[in-house]
Amino acid sequence: MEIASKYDPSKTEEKWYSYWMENGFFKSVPDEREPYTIVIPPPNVTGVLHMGHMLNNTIQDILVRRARMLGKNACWVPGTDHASIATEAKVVNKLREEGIDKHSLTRDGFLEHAWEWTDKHGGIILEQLKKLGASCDWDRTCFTMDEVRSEGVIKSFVDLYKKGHIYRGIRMVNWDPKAKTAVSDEEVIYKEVKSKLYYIRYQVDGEPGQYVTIATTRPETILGDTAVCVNPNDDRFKHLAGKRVLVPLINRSIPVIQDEYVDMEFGTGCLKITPAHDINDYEIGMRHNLESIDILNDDGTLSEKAEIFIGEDRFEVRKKIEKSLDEAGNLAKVEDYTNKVGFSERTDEVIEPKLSTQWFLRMSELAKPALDAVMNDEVKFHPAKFKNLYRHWMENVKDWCISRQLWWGHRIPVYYLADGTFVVAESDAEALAEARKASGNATLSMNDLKQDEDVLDTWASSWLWPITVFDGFNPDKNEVDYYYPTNDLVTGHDIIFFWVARMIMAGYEFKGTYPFKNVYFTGMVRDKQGRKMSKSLGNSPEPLDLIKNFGADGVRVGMLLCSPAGGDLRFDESLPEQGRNFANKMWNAFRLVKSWDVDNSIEQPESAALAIEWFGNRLQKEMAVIADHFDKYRVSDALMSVYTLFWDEFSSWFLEVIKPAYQKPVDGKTYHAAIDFLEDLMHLIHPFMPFITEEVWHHLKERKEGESLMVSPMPALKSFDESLLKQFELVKEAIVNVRTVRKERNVAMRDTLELKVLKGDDGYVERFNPVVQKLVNLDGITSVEEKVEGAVSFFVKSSEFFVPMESAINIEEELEKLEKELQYTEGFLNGVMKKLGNERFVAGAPEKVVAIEKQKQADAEAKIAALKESIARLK
RNA sequence: GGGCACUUAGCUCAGUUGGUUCAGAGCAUCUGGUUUACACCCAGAGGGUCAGCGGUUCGAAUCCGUUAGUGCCCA
Repeated sequence: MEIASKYDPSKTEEKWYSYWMENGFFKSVPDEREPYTIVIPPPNVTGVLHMGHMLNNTIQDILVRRARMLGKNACWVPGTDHASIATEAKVVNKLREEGIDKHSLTRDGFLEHAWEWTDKHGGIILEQLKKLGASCDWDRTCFTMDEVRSEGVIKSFVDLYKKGHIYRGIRMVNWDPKAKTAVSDEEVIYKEVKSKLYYIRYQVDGEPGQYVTIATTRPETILGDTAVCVNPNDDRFKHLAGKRVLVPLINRSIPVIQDEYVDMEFGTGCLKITPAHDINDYEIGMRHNLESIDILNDDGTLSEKAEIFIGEDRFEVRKKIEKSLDEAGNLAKVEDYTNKVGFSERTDEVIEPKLSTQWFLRMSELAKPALDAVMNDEVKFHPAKFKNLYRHWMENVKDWCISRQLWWGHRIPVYYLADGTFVVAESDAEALAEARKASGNATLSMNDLKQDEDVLDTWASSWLWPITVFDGFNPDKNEVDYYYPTNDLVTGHDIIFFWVARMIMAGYEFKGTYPFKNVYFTGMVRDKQGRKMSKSLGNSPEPLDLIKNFGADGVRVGMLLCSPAGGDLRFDESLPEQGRNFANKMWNAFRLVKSWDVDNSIEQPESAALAIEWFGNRLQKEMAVIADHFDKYRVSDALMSVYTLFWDEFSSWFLEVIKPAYQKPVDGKTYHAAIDFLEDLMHLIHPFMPFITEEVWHHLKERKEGESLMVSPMPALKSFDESLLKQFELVKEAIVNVRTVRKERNVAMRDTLELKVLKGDDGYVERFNPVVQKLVNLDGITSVEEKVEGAVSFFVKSSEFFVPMESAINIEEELEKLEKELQYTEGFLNGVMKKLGNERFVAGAPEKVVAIEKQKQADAEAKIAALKESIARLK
């Protein structure tokens, strides 16, 4: 068989993915097996794959593939999210480029364009996930705006409304004038910007020549002022109590009020109050019964209420009003100033605090069970440090503004009657019936009802995702009862509030239990310098290029190598490169074994039998370690385990022992053992590197059509002999020492050596002599009763090994080596004795720990004696 | 300003709940190496006051206090 010396992923990945698909291995239908379920964090339908997705989906695929191989009915549900604001913004831009203004279209007309866009761009990202090897049940692909998911959203809205959790209210919202919608607090990003602080003089009403000066960063908002406020404790302004002042330029008379909110130290100590455009002013306004004058239109231009500059953009007005104020003599001074300004996460537009009528979801009751669930680990967070953050947010949770002034999304199922009253219903027909009942007017028709124009926040569909992907709002509960609650959720910690917390709330509210048992938070993928990867910085590698260069397996390994749970990870191309190298290592180990001629008639060398015995145990031990890592969601540790198991233990130790001499055949027993071990290893590595393991697995033995590693069971955990493993470590130590002797003495590997051992209490395992002999090319190993002259020596524990040398031994060097070791061992013994001499240690420490110390003492004493003797002899 | 994390080798990080193998891994560096599986490799080596200080304990990277720096969240 011709097998290339370098593994080429491009030749296998496509092939196996198609094979898996054709055989339906990703599919899941409810059966009698235990389910294992993951729902994908749905990526934005029109988005493209980025490094965060790569990490996230690699981890999910590892968990799903492992569960599948452990015999569970594994179901990974893929899908996409309609992303209201982002998608609508993209469609609006596209239309604009075509010369079409969104507002010239009807709602239905616009939605047609939006669906067209979605159909065209939607799902690209899912196709990209296939390249990564994602084993999703693609037949289950969901979209947050498809029929089933939409139904769930509407039903949940009506349900929550009927339970009294949803209300309509006037609130100060974060207004995005570009998207013309309200965004949540979490979607506002505060950035430090250089701006100016304007000092503006207001004339005291009826007292020409008398002024008060306020400081503001937003001079255009003075047109909406309804008061000036001072601290009641501020002596400087006591004389203003009860007076009124005139808003510059428009000369509106407003009161001077007193409130302790005002910081006497800041600015002039005198604050303008604009309740419609500042959240703090709004609260003061509420306390003092002030009027709110909203001077802004939805698009950020000034409204008629502003009286001047009507229809001009807020930032234009800022420039113009500075000039006007100056000319009118109201501008005292302007200072440079740095402050934090909120920007929309979606459109990067400066957010305007704005009074607006919105739909809200009351959170306090929903939050209670969701908070408890996480605090008592009914839902487990990995890493647990996110519990604190979660608790803090949940204990201070604010009502959720669920309406968005957009068209792309789930239209709010609220229907208004002519008199302004409204009904809430799942469909037009039900709404009409409700309306007739409520109004007592049986002649009402749909024409008399007007459905709310707004849509729901995208998260109002995402939070139902673990339920709606299984059609959980419908009477047929077959699917949802089987798969829900799901097992694991893998997501970025940046959406712990947007999504994770809300899914948990929805789970308890609509299903009476948690939506997932475990949440694995991934970190953010950053570049080498620790910067967030972003399009504008151009510091993100193209994921598909990485796959092309290093193979999907290599990239998967690379993602995991730098990704402890929850910690940010610094990505660098050396990581997938390391993954690729590992794939190549596997390939060559397999190639080596496969290249041997097998001769069933020759006897198995003892060294090989011993190596097989050892590695069998070694494998079992590591399998237990790996299982433990997975139990604790230490996925990158699990990878490191298989990595060293394969590379160091299997390739560097096991294969080197059993390797037949050049151009000699291998015996059948050893060959089959090696093949079986390789097969076990392929199972263990498969979840991490599905493609190469499948390829190798098919080469190992004759496989039938339709067989696959991905659906064959993981090897079962068996007990192992720990003492044997310890013994082998001592054997390795002896081997390493002989290798060092060879190197230091420049003895080539082809020249055989002799090894003599003066056996101590520990350190020499005679049984494994054939292994030592094989690996360091010895004539033989013999036990001796006394020290050997003319030899280089070393210790393993208290056993002393001698390598006789034909050339003269450098006494000075040997002495130096021995003295050094003696010094170290004496220091070591000293420490041990200190402990043992301490009565409180002997009395207080567990018996086991004391016994260990005593053993250390005995070992060290024996070794010191031997060392001293050797030194004396050399001298 | 309030809260929460974090600080371990040149770099990225483990360190599983105070006790053999506790000071580790991978990468990087350095020294050797054409022993036919792999140079995408092999055999070795160096490198750390576990941020500083103080405490608890027989025993601390691990627990407590404090200082400094970094990051995140909230205002």
